[in-house]
Amino acid sequence: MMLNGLDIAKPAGKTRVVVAMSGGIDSSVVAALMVRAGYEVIGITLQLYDHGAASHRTGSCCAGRDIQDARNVAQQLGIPHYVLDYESRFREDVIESFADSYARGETPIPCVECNRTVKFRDLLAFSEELDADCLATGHYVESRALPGGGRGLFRPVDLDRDQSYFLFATTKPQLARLRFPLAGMTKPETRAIAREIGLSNADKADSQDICFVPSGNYAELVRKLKPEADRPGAIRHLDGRVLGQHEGTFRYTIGQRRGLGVAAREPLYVIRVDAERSEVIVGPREALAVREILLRDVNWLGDAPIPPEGLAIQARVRSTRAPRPALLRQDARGIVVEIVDGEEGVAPGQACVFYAGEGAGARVLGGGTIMRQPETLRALPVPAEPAVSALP
RNA sequence: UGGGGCGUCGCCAAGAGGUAAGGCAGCGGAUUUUGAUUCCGCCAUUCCCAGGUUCGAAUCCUGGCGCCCCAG
Repeated sequence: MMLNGLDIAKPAGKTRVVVAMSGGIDSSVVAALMVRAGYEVIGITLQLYDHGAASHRTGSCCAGRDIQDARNVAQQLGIPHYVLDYESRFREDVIESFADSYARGETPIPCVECNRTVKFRDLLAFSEELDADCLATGHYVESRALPGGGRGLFRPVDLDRDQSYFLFATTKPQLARLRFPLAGMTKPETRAIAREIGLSNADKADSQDICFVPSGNYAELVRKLKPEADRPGAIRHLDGRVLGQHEGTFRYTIGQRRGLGVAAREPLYVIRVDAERSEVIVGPREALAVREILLRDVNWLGDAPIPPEGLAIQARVRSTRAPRPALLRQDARGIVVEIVDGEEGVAPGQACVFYAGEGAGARVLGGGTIMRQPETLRALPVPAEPAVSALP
């Protein structure tokens, strides 16, 4: 039996594809492409939160306006479209864990959590209940069948749009049921298709910021959800001096420079966030350098296990920078990544994603969450006990 | 109430007769599909105050005020 364009052994017309439609251009084009290729397409939009008046804001996804956009596109394409109310599970799995993470002094990535729970666990399961053969999304990432069976995850053609960083936690079983039709497209091409088809949202702006914090003021949300984390404390220099006060450690992340309100001879950056002591530790940029990163919740997507001697990989600790040479290994502490030339602004709660090779088509080998372990994160020595006694 | 020093943007700090550098902080914007980073722009008609000398002073003079240090 020949495989169709989605690597499924059925004729296109007999293949049922659920498309996760956010209301944005990318997923709309995916739906359009699926229809054009002759698949039986069902559009589903998740209602994840409700901002009421705020939902008109361009650039946010999944709120009222976006749901309407998705509905319009589905209608235009002549496909059935359903809106699922996932507000409560989104609140539980994404928003609350987001606030918890900040309250612990970490810096979460809600998009990773959203993908791994609401989208690729819940929506995927629902798609299967609909007897869909796969769930297609508008992510810029590639999934390919592997020679040895199963599917692998790879960086897409458009490296500027590469979303693999946010998808490292996707499991192999999930990958088997997921499809990413935009893997080979650039954003301009996607937009061109949207215009060509005349999609109603073709000129919509790209989404950015945290979707459920339309104001951009995430700290206010954390403060509401975790009032106990809303306590002031010292802004302390690495050398022990108290330089100022902060209004809650959750307002800071490692590597942050602006917003400290502390004047010094040189710019100061947040080196560490200590939620227990309610302290923000700052220091010079050099102190931001990190070589070893300890991970938890690692999702491994490679074929063979990590060899005992370690594995040379490319690793990235943020979505907006190219992966860098690193060594991945497992030791008594767990999974450790050693960035050959070091990295800056490595914050617990953020992700470290592994790649084999460089550039478009590089395979995603998995990744993990950066652990809260200052000992291994610090590159420069710090006084064991800050010189508090010397202070008045 | 003897001697010495100092008082320039929120902080640090150039300037020393020719019409207020810079850094930090702050604000605004660009970039960014998480948080950050980075980048760009803005930010003292005025130099503790009051007089005076000069074509012209933050820079010189006088008198205040306020700090700091050393002595007492």
